[in-house]
Amino acid sequence: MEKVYWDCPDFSLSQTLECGQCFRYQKEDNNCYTVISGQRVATIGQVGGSIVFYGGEDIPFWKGYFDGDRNYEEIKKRLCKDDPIMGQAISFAPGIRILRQEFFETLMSFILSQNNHIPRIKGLIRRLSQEFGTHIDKELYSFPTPEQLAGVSEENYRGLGCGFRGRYLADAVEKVLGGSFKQEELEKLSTRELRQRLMVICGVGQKVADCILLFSFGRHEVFPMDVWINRVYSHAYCSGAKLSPVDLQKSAAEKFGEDAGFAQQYLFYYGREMKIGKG
DNA sequence: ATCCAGGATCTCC
DNA sequence: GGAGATCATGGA
Repeated sequence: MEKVYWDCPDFSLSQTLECGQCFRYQKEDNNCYTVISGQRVATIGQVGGSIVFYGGEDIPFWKGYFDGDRNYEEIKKRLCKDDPIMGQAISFAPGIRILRQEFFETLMSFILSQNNHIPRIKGLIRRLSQEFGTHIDKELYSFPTPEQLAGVSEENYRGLGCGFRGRYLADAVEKVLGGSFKQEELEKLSTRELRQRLMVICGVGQKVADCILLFSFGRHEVFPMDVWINRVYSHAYCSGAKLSPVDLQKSAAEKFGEDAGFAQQYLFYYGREMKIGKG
């Protein structure tokens, strides 16, 4: 099999994978990652600015997954204008791109994310996939489809370590199988309508819904608010004063507009890695 | 060991 | 309708 090179500007593979938006990647030797999305696996590396696919991958799919057609230089330019803090966050990780992830997997993953650590979330998703997904290659399994999870009980999920989230996962599967969460239909909804639809699922509050909106549906005006963004935002833009969730949303929407989702991810990764506003 | 995690929900007033 | 407790689990 033959290597394929891809020169994609403003793209760091490691920053994009490790900034907290996805969970199905594994760092291999020599700066290479194994990434899974849906039924696909890719072995991907990066040499300088050049992305390397090591053979057999569905390249068009992965270019879409990595949001390859978008001009991030313009986004970053808009965000940095008159905003030195954002400038710092972006220069910390200028190669973040917002992924386009599959809906159901994103839904389940971010239900699992609540009150949980990223390493542990990754472990739970791996176990769920091994238990109920389809074998792809070696130790690699696809994330199970809703059909593969039909009939899996709350207790089954608890047995895999999902804890209180088991009830939420079971409810999500039931509702998706119920038919009111078909991706083609969901795409047509406004961001507000789609958020409300998602929040019908038990265990999906605004933050989880917003992560799905941003990381799966490409609603880049959405600004998911978690503990880190709260810390970073208040530290960076409010001289430490805590805003209420509603006020923070309003403030961020006003400040970042249509680019709020990108801004959020730059700030989130920078703030978390630098432990801004903590301790 | 003990803390805490990319929160949501339930229960009080 | 806002504040506070509760929820399971294991990585750090």
